[in-house]
Amino acid sequence: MGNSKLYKGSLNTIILKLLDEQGKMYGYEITQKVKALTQGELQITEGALYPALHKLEAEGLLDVEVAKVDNRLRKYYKLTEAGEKETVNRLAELEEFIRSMQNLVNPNWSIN
Amino acid sequence: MGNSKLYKGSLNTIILKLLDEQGKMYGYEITQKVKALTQGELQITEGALYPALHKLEAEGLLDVEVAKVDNRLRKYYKLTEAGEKETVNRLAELEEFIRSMQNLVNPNWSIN
DNA sequence: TTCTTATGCATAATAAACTTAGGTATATAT
DNA sequence: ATATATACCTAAGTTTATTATGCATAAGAA
Repeated sequence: MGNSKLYKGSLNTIILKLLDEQGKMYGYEITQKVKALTQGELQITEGALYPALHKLEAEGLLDVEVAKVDNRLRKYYKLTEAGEKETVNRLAELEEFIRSMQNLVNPNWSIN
Repeated sequence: MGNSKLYKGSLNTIILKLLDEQGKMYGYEITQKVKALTQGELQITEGALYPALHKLEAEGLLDVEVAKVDNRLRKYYKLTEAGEKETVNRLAELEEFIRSMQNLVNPNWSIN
């Protein structure tokens, strides 16, 4: 990942966004989903993901539900009500940020 | 700055990009330019900027030229040849990153 | 059957990139 | 006079990630 450092700060928002559209997901699933959606561009490391999930849970934005599939443990996360509200805010911020970066880096591009 | 943490990792590329189009700039000028270009969205703090400039200089990507204007010191930075090459690479990375983020956060948007 | 890869969780040590908070100094506007 | 703008700088602390581990089960290859 050449640009891995670039997505610093946006990991939490990405997690919230995915949970918002997928309903519930478990950690490993999130890493695979992001990898797939970005054609391998963004690789979320587990050392970043799990602490992030725990923190979001501690902040009351996520709820956990443990499940056992194929004799393996899974921890499904989903947004709390507070989490849904926060997702709206953080997504707006991230979108605004992306627009700003776009405008800085390549003012010729237009976003629709 | 709600989203100030979001531009982590992209500061160096922003600096290089600005120097590429402006020819030469001094530190304070860069902070004002970015603020203006982003309508106040991105506020580069001096504690981030100056160490970044020094590091880019140490890496051989920037050259410095000291000037005195109105009895005040200015350090003008400009790209070295190596800096110009690096700028191309880093800009490409940043653009690719922006596309990925765009696609993750809002797949409905199209970029032209 | 053994070994590797994939799935699934987790944490500790380290590093990178910031913010915050200070410091110095001159010019300009109130 | 005093505050604001200009112009540079660094040190301490924080956030956020990477790297390196560790544990455990399932599936596939050698």
